[in-house]
Amino acid sequence: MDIYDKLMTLAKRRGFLYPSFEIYGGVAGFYDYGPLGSQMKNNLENLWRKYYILNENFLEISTPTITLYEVLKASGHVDEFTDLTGECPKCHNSYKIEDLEKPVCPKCKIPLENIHPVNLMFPTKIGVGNTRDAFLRPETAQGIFTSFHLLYRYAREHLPFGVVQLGRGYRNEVSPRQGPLRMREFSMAEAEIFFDPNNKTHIGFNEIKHETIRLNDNIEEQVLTLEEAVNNKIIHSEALAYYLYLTQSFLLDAGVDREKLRFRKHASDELAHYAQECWDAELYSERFGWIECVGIADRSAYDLEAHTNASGVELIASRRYETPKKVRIKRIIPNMKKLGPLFKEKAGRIKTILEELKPEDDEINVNLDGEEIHIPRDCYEIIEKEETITQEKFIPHVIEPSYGIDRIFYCILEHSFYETEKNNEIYRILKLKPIIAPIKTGVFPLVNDEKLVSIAKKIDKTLRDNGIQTYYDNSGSIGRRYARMDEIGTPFCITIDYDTLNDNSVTIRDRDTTKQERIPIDNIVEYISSRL
RNA sequence: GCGGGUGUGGUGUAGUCUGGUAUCACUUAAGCUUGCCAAGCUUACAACUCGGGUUCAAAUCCCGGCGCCCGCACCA
Repeated sequence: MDIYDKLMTLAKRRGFLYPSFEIYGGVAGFYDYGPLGSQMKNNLENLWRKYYILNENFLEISTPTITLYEVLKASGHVDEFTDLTGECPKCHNSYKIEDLEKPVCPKCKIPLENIHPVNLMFPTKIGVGNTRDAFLRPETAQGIFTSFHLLYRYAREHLPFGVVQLGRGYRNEVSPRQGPLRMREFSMAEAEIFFDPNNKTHIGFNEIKHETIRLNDNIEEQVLTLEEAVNNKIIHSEALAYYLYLTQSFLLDAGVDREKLRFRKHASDELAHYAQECWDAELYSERFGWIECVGIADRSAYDLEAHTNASGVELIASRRYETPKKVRIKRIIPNMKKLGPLFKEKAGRIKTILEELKPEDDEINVNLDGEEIHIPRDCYEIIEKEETITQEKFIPHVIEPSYGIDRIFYCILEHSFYETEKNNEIYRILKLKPIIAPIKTGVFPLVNDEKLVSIAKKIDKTLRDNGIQTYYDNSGSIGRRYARMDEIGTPFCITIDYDTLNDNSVTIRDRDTTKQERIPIDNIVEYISSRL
């Protein structure tokens, strides 16, 4: 049994992860979060919120998982996530049709069979009868982009600002074989930070520029300060470097092993269709090697531009000039009194075209539905005037840290898993960080004596009243109860013994050292709270 | 998706070759006990991946589905 098997066994036994729909045979790529798993996932997501919403002051939104066809068509997912695949009947290899000149097996020279598109999105329909096509979203980001204009206004038209979303994404994986590392329905936490493309510096960079980070640019792996990485153009902007560091801080805080964390740069041929530069935070797993858990991409203006073009709504920002510019401009002013009667129903469209034309020639011809239409001179005026321009419009660039919550969840479990031996028996401990641990403290009466039990229950209640998740247990030997808590990563255990009756104190046991400390009952809440 | 391997209580297993409804341990639960690291005793719960076939009889043999593991492909 390798660590993956041991961990997944523990996860099932103790209520972290269950295979979904197991009574019907199960289906690959889906997992249930059990009682402890759900709590731990909440803790992980809330820690993420602390980083991005509290510390960075970003805006959280929540958008539908069902996403209109048009959105994903514009974003490129409909086309880019679809591969036409064919299979050779002789050698049984599969090929992407678009990689070949003809649909013929390059080895056996015979035509491919079973040619079908492989689309990684789950299609669905909205409504009954007059339906609209839709997909389950492959990422949460598009929901942020499609409301950019409203969010930009909410942010009072200042850049940079960030918007985050935590939620489910869906990808119909061809072969989801890596357990919770490749799920068909998965949780992600994404931040989209909108920048002026002329200014990808970061206000917080100065404070963190001497911190180090482990970088692998596919040529070499080195530990650099962020300043060095930016100056040597290994990372191309301060902003991107900042979010690499933020990601590192978050992951380490969540309990990732520093030795099992690195950042790897995507080679140009592995960049996603929307990405300009991308770094993955990779976490090491014993069985699967380096796992991509966070993607930090410079998506440039790709998405906002695509949605602006497809929807006709300008998803843009303005850059105010320090000193307004005065420019002389010529402009065409259509004369609707003439245009209207002359062109009837076409007049409206002609007006729009005229207003966008640059008045250069005296002769104006307009192309409407392939028809060349001459516009008489008396249908418009050309005026020239001086205008004060205070701002210019541009499409913001997007930097996107995108976290695979389930993958991080699994890697934290793996990095926290320790197996030792105690009295010739295998002893397992999950050394979860207190902030991540689903249960913060066990509460035990040393023996099943009503005098101790009643005090224990009172302490248990007090802790819960103060927002500390407890686990009351009076069954089995004290050692067994400690072992149960160790296996699910509970950092503290409180034991009420006969001395408690005399001096109102209890022992608090530390999971990792097994050391005990005696403290007054009145100090318990403070003791635990200060360590979370 | 292709090929190979594999599937027994919550977990790990014996039994499969050579057909006769299932072994052991841990866990869990109830109780007795227990004065700090999975102690002990009693009792209890609990399984043959699913469907079809062969047979008097299938965990066992055959076929298919599903899951898992490995390789190829796919994905990033």
